Amino acid sequence: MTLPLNPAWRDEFAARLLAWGSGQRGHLPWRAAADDGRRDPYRVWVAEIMLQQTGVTTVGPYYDRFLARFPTVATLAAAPLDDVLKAWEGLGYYARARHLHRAAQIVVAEHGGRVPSDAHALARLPGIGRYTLGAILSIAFGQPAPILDGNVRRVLARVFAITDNVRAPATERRLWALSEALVPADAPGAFNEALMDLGATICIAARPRCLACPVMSLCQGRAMGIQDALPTRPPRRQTPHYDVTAGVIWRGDEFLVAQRPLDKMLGGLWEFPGGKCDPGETLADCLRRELREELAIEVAVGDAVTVVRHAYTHFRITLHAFHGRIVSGEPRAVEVAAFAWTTLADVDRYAMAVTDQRILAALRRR
DNA sequence: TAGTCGTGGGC
DNA sequence: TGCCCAAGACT
Repeated sequence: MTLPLNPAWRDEFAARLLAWGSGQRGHLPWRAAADDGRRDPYRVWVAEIMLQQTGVTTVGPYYDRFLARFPTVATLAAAPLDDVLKAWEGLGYYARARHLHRAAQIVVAEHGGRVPSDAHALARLPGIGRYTLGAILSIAFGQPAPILDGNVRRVLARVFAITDNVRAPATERRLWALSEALVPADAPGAFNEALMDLGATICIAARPRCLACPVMSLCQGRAMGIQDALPTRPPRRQTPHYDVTAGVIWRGDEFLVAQRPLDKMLGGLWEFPGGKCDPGETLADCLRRELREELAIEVAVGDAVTVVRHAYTHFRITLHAFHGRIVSGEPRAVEVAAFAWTTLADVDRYAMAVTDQRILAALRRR
């Protein structure tokens, strides 16, 4: 692919962006340099995984806690997955935590516990795709590798006035090629971070702050007055809604929690057992059926605990939680990874998703 | 390759 | 409120 990027323009773009970027966001915890002025590749790696599809303000406290709990690749690799998921609890996209954990074990086994600086070795690690590869190579190792994330995609679509659907494969290839052509050999990490910072603070999705932009005069989208309409995305299809039940199944002061299968949504997290209702099914019938299927127990459904509404990426749920008790059978892990009896005082040891945290909060209010 | 995978904030 | 969006990867 030929690029309409002449060297003088490219150098001007990089110079302005770097000059702007040097004053930006030095306070972010994952940007702290060690005594030798370099960035710990492990810390860069963890930050980049956490930042996938997740905002800077959300990641901040998680990052600090995670690094305090798992300060090195070796400590992460040696930890039980349950501990890693507990540290990730509430952050979402839990496959990231499972992959990061597995990747840390690979780094220990195959690379002596040191994050490899080789692109091929890095790219083989679970959870490291093309973006994260470029981010680690450029930010942690100073290699001129390109990145393309939501910020860069938006900035480049505007700077080059790309009106095609940015998610189309051909457009993606063009954007990657532009990112690769732009990244300067002498400061790839600072440049890539500045590009993302620009997208996060100036070239934002709604009503970009062009007057504060260091590359405004280089921006074709701005010159054409179409910056607000870019990038072009395909329409999102509407998300279905489901009614879901969950049971707080009591045995004295204890209640049941079940661990979700590792290969499914929220895999490895613990929950109040239950599941999606069939069309026309009553909530009580739904809960009894789900507990029969998942744990091989017959339960009596009692009072409601709370109702939780929640929107996932591809569907919405109304979660109806009920008190209950076993009327026959002993729990067996049939369609769940595991189960346990716990108490309100002890349940915090288990990593649970936000909806189940809401149920817990309702239980504690009573 | 198109669908799947969380959650919180902004508007 | 409901939708959009976010430092994507995996299958």
